Amino acid sequence: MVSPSDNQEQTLTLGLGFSSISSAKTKNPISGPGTKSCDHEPSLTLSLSGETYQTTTAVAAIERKVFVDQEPPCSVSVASSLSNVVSVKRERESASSDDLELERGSSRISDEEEDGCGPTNTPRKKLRLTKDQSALLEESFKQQSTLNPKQKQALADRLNLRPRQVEVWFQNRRARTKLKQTEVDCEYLKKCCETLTDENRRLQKELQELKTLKLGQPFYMHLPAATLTMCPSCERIGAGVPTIPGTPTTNSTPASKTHFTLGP
DNA sequence: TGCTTGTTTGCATTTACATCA
DNA sequence: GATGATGTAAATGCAAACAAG
Repeated sequence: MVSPSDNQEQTLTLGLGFSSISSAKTKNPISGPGTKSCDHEPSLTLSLSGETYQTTTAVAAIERKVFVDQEPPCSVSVASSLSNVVSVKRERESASSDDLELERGSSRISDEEEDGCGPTNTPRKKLRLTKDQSALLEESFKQQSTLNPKQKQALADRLNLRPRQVEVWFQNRRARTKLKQTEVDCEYLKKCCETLTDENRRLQKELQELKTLKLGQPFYMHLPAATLTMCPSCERIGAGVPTIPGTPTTNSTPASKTHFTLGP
């Protein structure tokens, strides 16, 4: 297995940190092993993708294809090169249950491969789902954003599609949902940012005004006389207090030198 | 019991095609 | 009709979870 640090991929992830995002990601108890339980935080990902190649993955992909192709004339060479793998797979196939059949149906294979020969002969043609198909898929997605193999197969039968197509549609649909949610969250954060910026600006302005005011007048000058108490130690409010409010003197530092307390 | 290996599945990213202005 | 933008089906690679040896 090649770790991400081994290849040239460099990924910069800006996480939004919204735990509520991707709420559609629910662990399906029926789907069994392979279902991830981790919650993917929403993130804006900027990635600089280098070339990555993973031998084990490639072999695994071939294995999957061989596993799925039942008697494919065009996969014989691959199968012969992986005879050990195939024999194991065949063993499992021979003892296959309904579930295994469904799993095979939901395995990752391209349309071309599923139809028989590999992608070398026919370039992939993009299928356009009909309105009815899309509607039914949407309806299913509303009920459940993930499908177990049986549900997938059932839906595929209803739609006259391959299970793989249903699987891909659900994957893309989940991606679209997440993208939309991210956009919504982004807008929300923008608004929050604007609000906080305005608030910050307002407070800065207020602070500046207060500072100006403080320089012009001692603080206690703005307070009612009843709220002031003479400091018992110095017995005065402060030294160098200007007689005329609003006319500061250089040596007037009432706030720092004056000992007074605010009354009740 | 911990480790290794293989399998399955979801997600992120990319590609390729269809449609529309 | 050519073209760029957009939407989306499909491909690819990776990681996580799990089971079995």
